[in-house]
Amino acid sequence: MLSIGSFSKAANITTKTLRYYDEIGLLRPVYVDSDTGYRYYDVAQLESVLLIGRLKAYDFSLDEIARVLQNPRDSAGLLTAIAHKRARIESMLANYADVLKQIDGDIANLERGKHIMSYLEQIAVELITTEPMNVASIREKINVKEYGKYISGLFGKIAEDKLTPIGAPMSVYHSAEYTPESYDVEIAVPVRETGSGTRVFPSRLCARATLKGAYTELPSVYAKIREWIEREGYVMAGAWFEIYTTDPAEVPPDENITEVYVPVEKQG
Amino acid sequence: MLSIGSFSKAANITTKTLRYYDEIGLLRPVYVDSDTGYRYYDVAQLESVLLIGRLKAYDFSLDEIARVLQNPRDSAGLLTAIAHKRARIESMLANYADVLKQIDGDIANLERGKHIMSYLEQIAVELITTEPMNVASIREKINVKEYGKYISGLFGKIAEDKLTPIGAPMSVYHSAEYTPESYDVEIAVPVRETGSGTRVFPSRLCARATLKGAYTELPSVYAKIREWIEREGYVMAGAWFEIYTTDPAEVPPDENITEVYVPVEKQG
DNA sequence: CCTTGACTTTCCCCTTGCTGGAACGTGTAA
DNA sequence: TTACACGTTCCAGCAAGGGGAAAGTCAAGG
Repeated sequence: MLSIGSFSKAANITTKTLRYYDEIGLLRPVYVDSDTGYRYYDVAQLESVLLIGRLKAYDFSLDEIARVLQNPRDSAGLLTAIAHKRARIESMLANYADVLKQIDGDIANLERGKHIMSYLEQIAVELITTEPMNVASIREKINVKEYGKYISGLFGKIAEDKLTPIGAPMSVYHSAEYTPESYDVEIAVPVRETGSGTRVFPSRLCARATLKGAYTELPSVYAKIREWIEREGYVMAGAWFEIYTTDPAEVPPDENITEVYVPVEKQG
Repeated sequence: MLSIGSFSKAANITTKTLRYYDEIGLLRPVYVDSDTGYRYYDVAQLESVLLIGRLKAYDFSLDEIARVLQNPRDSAGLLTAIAHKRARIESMLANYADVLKQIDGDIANLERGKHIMSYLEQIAVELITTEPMNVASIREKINVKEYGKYISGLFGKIAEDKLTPIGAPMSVYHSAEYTPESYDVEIAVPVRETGSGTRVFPSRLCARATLKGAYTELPSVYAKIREWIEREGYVMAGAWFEIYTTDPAEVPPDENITEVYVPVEKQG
């Protein structure tokens, strides 16, 4: 049996951490002297420490690890848990890869002597009146992550109803607020035919800005539009929408073009 | 001017967060009513919110972001800070890529019905007596991250002294504890010639285990050896060392071979 | 003008995975 | 016996906010 100090050296963990693990029930010493409170560990517990470290590297919380340690026979549960973490790590990887690209863009700008937010000046806002459009659309509360699913669903419906798409897809945001898990979104595609499942998207006075770049820059576009609306003395009036002029699956992110429309009216 | 609620909607940030940012001085409202304490923001502050979000995505702490916002003219400082974060994100990417590989190994094992720690059973520990070796070596307190630098330094010295390497490089850990920032390590290569800058590495009784796999598994090897030492009634006696039989630059991580030696003697 | 309901304020506690320190008790070697 | 290294508990705090209570404020409808 090892004192907490020797065990901590063998395991490369601080005694603080070991006491904490004891406290939360993650790793209990094999024996605790009831007089002195001294904790004693067994070398065999090093294997638990190894497992803890491994799962920590897999982004498990200590709580999740405790559940794994308490059911050592539940390989199936562990397998699904690990597969789940794997997916998370993969999406983190993808995300960080995007961030790297964005950073490189910023570094290039800074080296050219531009301000880091200088790209905001490229975003021009203009007042326009949209033409009425005939669209096929579905409207649902969706999770923003499943966006692709819904858009392909819409194209399926268009094919089924023998409609002819004549423009880029768009989405209309009916939620007044930003709630990515449950957005009230209408996904629409302009079509030639009128009839069931189609509707006319009316003419509107809008502030419009065009984004050339990745969707991560969309918040900047909305910020610019809001600034413009305030400065020009308008107020927002209705559901805003985005038109996806280019297909993000075919065009590199930094050449992707998105048009953002926010319906407005004169204040007062 | 916008109330905290409308600003929070425009910026897609909770009011909680905005109050917190105010408290820590990261983003102060343009005006605070001195009677009621109500906070009022300007649409132009949306740009600060955008910058904050951007730098947060780059893994800046709020403290670091505050410094950036307070020196808006210091593009050079921002550039170095961003370049620094870039490097960190890159190493995180590399790290997560390794973790993914390790996860895949574990998933394969679990699917074959093996326990997740079953690889531990593959690590065999044996008692051997090492041969004396003549080595060229340097000993320094090094940061474990700069390991490569020191090993190439040693090879430079070997070439300079016209010595003939006759074995795989090794490192001897003179620190009794694990302190990765400042390890007392001796890096050594067996050489044919004796003389200045070389020393004889004496014969020793050791517990040895061989690792086939990435260095991330080394803790497991040490755990196994410690268990063995305890079980067989030995105690550790001196600086342990590792021999890098294969070159990690030339061999894929999971075929990399490392031998771990821990000097021991009979207890008592 | 009044009321109602939405909005805002401050305040305090909670989260995760620990780290640091204080004050005090134990173990062991000289 | 006496150092002194090691151990104990408890309390505070980090980041970056979230949850909720109690109380004050604002704007719109009647």
